[in-house]
Amino acid sequence: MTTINEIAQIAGVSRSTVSRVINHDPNVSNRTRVKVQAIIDEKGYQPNPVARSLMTGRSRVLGLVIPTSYSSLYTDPFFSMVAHGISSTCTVNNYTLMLWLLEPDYEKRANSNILNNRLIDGIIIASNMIDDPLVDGLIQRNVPMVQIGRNDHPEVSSVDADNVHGSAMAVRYLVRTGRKRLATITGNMDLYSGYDRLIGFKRGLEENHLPILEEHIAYGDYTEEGGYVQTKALLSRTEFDGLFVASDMMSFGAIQAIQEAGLRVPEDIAVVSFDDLPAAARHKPALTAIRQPIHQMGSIAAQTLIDQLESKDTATPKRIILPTELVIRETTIQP
Amino acid sequence: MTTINEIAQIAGVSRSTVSRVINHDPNVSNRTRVKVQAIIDEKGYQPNPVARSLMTGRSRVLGLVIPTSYSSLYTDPFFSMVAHGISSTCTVNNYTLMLWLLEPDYEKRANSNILNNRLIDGIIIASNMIDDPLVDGLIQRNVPMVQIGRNDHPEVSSVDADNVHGSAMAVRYLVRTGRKRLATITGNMDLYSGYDRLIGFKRGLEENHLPILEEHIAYGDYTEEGGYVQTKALLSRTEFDGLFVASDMMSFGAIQAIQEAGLRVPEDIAVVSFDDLPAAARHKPALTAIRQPIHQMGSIAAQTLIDQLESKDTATPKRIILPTELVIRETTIQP
DNA sequence: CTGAAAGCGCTAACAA
DNA sequence: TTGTTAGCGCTTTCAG
Repeated sequence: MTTINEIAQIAGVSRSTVSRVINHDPNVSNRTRVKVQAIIDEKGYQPNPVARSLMTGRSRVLGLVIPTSYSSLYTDPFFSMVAHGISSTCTVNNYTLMLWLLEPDYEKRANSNILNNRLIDGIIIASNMIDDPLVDGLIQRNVPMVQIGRNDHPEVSSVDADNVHGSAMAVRYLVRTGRKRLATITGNMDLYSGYDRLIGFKRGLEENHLPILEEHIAYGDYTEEGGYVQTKALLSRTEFDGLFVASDMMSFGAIQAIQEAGLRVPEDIAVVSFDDLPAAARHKPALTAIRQPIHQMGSIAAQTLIDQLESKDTATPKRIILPTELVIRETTIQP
Repeated sequence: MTTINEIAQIAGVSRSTVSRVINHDPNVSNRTRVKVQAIIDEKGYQPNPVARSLMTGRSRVLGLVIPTSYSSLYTDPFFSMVAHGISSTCTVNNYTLMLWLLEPDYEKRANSNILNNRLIDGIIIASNMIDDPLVDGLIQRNVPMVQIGRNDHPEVSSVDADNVHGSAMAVRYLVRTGRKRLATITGNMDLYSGYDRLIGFKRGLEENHLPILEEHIAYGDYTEEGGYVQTKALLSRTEFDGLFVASDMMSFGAIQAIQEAGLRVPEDIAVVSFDDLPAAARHKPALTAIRQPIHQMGSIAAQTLIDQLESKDTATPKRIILPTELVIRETTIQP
């Protein structure tokens, strides 16, 4: 493998000069720059990032931590979409991405791997778990960090969808279409998103002077199965004509439960869910949903972190909240 | 950040000795080992992987390349499952994972990023594209590599599902249940998996002395949409009572097309598809499918690469073919 | 069993 | 504008 030394030797200049050319230092005469660059190109020389990193203390590597415990990676494309947004931004900015998929089985091991990894310049945490111990560890070690989803640490930047307003918007829509008895299937209560979407649901009810009834709240877990089970439970204990579901995946299960009970969506029970995944449009009936810009959340998180690392930006943490959008689809009845 | 020097100083030994303790060199007396280790533990010292890597030439980082062009990451969980399997194996073996999600837009950029990345010890390519230029580049640079899916390079190890036999098995099952006019929706023809599954389909027909009719072959692209469109095309140009679909995702679209044509699955047309994703069981009707061990393919690929890097293994490339399995599910008719 | 010395490939003062 | 020097934090001969 070619090194900077060989290039220097061939060019008849010192290592430093070659280094300057590589790093676009203006203090190089045009003559030597051209000469050196020609040899670099000819040899296809690429500086060794490891050596460079050892010297500069920076690696142009970003970490990404994704939990597999809550929302399973396989069934819910949320994390794939986030990862994709992050990956694009990394590529464009000449960063690479280091990925950790946390599994409950190996959690301690993975956490210590992450914490002691000195390769990365910064890290994106895609879990919005409340009281995540990993986050505390990273704060303590002063690792530059951006979290996808709200968090309680004032020193950590975050990118989040507007869960509260989005959920309230769902309620408003249901009320507008004439529904008065609204129920909800929540997400996990130890995730900020789950918590905030419930808050938004309640706020929507208040806005419309509707009662908040505990029996109208079923606590789900962001899985299709959970949506199914909790909707069955709701149907058996109460009556309602509008349902707000905290995620599309749960909504698929919820609609199935409603239909199995011999009720029609949306005639008997109108359903609005959070996410608006690509699959929401293809679903029968097509979902009416609160769209959150998942892909964008990824790319903005990455860009925020990169800006922070390159301090194009003040060091004050940012809390970015992206707007959500109500997507109404013509819902046809299943044949 | 603590360095090896500080530990050495505190322990009153040389850097070399501390290094030996860290690396479990037997040539250290028990007395010093214990003394040094105590200080390491107390200080929570972790060797800097960058410096170590510069010296040893190894980083304990594996690369993973996933194409987003063909099978979209969002809709088909195939790649999530593979990534998960790889990630687990990395964690267990104290490796970390560097991820590239290739996008057509940034392909040249990403490819050169990957090729010139000297951080990784080896790489796993999860695209089984025929004639992938990235693979050629990596071979040329002698980067240790394992490919998920078959390839044509004798020097590259691969882990693949038994696409040919699996597909033939699907045909055999359809014939066994009394179907005689079999059609297929293929995957992409520039992917080995798409190609091999078509071969298997044809072989199955031959085995059963059934004719191979060109009008019974519809060329799909591994997307749900493609499955839908191609099945419509099949239905409009020919008659068949059994359908082999090269992936579950396409199968979802295919079944929809069949039902929209007023036909029943499986009474009028029996469907068998390849993959057996988690969603296949939940689908209505539940899919009968050829299961390939996707998660395992990931972990085996990673383990193969790691073994090769640590040369627990001869350097001869391996071609691992994992068996597939027919999963028959009771198919209920849609209400 | 241990330490001294060299060096991995690069960048960054400091001189010249 | 350029070269010299030092050193990032570690491993690895080679003596002792």
